[in-house]
Amino acid sequence: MTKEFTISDLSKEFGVTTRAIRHYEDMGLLKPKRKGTQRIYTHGDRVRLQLILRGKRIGFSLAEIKEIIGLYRSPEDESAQRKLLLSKIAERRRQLLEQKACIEQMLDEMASIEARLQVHEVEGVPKSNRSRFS
Amino acid sequence: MTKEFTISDLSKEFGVTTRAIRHYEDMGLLKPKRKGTQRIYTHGDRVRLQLILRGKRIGFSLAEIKEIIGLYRSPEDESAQRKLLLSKIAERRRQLLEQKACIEQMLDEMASIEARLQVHEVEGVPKSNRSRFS
DNA sequence: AGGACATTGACGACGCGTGATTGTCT
DNA sequence: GAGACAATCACGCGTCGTCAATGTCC
Repeated sequence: MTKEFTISDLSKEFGVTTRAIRHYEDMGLLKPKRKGTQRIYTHGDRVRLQLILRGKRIGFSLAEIKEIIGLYRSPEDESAQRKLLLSKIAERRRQLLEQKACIEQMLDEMASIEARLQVHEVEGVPKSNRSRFS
Repeated sequence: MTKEFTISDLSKEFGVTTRAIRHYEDMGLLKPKRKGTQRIYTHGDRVRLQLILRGKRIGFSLAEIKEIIGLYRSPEDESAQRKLLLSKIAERRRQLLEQKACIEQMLDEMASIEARLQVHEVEGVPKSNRSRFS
C-alpha cells in the first residue's frame, strides 16, 4: 500500500516547518491531493520535497528548483533534465566562486581597517574627528 | 569655499543610483540640507556617503553602518566608536568565515552530484525515472 | 515652453517566520 | 467541550530597482 503523509509527518521527517512546505506549494513546487481541505502527500510528493530540499542545500532558488524538477514531466525528458541540471550547476558554481572571492576581499579589507585602527590607538591622541573606516 | 553637491553629482562620482542615496537618507544615514525641496549635500555629507559605501563593501547592513557612524557625534566618542567598530568587525568576520565554509560545502555537494550524473550518463539506459539530485 | 533633472510615493523581489483567526476531528 | 492539528490570510524583513505622477529650474 502506497503510503500517504500529512503535512506534519513530512515536516517532522525533514525538519522543515509546515509553513515552508505550504510555501513550496504556493510557489508551484508541490501539488498534494486534498482530503477536504487537508493536504495529503503521496510517496511521489515526498520525493519531490526531498529534491526541493537538496536543491536548496546547493543554493538554488525556488524558481530554479521548480525549473529543474518540474512537476509533470514525462520520463523521456531524462537527458534534457540532466543537461539542464548540469548547466544550472555550472552557473551556480560560477556564482559561488565569485561570492567566495568577494568574501575573501572583504576579509582583507577588514584586516587593513583593523590595522589602521590599531595604529591610531597606539599613536596617542587622535588627530581630529577623522572617522571610522577612514 | 566649502563645496556643495547635488544628488546626481554624488551619484555619478560614486557610481550609485540616486535611489540608493535617498534610501540611505530614509534609513537615517544622511540628512542633507534642502534648498526648497532639492537636496544639497555638503562636504561632510559626501564623506558620510563614502563611509556608508565602505561599510557596505565590508558587508555591513545599513542598520549596522548607522550604528557605527552615527550622525551627530561628538569628537570625544572617538575611542568608543573604534571599539564598536572593532567588535562589529570581529562579529562580521565570524559570519564571513561561516559563509565561506558553507559555500565550500555547497561546492562539494555539487561536485558529487555531477559525478553521479556523469556515471548515469555513461552507464547506458537510465534505470527508471529516478530524478535529478537523486 | 521644452527638456533635463528633481521629488515623493508605492509595489516587487526572496523565503519563509510569526502571528491571528477560524475550522475540523477526536 | 477541550485539545491537537489544519487551513487561510497577511504583515514583516533588507536593499534597493523600477515605474508613475508631479514639480522645478534654466
